[in-house]
Amino acid sequence: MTIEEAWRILSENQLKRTKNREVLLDLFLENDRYLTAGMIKDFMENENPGISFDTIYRNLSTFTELGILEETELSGERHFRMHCDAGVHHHHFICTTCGKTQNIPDCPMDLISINLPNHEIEGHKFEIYGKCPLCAA
Amino acid sequence: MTIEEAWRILSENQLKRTKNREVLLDLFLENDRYLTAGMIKDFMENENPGISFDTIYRNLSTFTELGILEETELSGERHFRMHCDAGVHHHHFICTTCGKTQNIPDCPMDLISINLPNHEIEGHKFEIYGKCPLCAA
DNA sequence: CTTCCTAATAGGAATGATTACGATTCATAA
DNA sequence: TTATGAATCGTAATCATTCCTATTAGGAAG
Repeated sequence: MTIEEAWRILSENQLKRTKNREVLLDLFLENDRYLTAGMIKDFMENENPGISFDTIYRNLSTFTELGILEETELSGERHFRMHCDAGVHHHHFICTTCGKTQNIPDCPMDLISINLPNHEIEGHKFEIYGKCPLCAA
Repeated sequence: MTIEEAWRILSENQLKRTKNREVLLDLFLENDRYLTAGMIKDFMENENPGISFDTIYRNLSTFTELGILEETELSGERHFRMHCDAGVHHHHFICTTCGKTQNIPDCPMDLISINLPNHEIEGHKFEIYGKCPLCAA
């Protein structure tokens, strides 16, 4: 996801171009990894001291609903990152130290043989956890 | 996991046979699904009014560490269930309404072709979410 | 450029899940 | 039966997240 795509999606949804959203998008563009609201607040306070968690969480939720960000839960905390490639389904290896990810193009739903009669499938989650090469060293 | 196995593991680890632990194990044995601490407290208060969350969370953590229970995170809350079959790796379909599970014997780690050079793999998560036949009806 | 309307934000309080802690009770081994 | 430390109770504290209200600021319209 590029920054232009993000702005296009935002304007298509009548959402305004604010300083906070600029900083937030830049942050995700430059940090190709999962971040928590706390980390984001620390970063954003450089640009805007006094920014509130309400602003951060509200924008994170909005962006996630619009598909600009993607979200996962790691050790009890919500983590967010830029949505890699709109429309292309994939999964992630996630570094448990720095939050960096590696794409996994395979989807287990295409590979497993089980069938679940009368079950309504709503979604699935597949993630591999560990240390990225840098954090492992 | 049978109740006898659970008690054996507990005694092997010098953990005492308390009324709370009996009620907790019975509860999980009779409820083949994921439960939250809150649900567990509601159930256990019938047997022991005034039981505290400290007791519940401490025992849930202990049991999970010992492999008696297994844990997952669903919509921001920790959920626990009896560990199905010690030693046999598998995954779950989880009903998002009632928490009931269906075993999925396949593991994506055996099926995917990706290799992650220099990555230290610590674990993985694969879950399918949806409605079980009863809740779908 | 100015005005106006509403979305967006700040600041802080409230919530809900989970954890911590001191005092007390209980399981069990001797 | 008693002693000892584990387990529990009751409650306070913590942490992430959400809610609320007054204020600010995009940006459309004039």
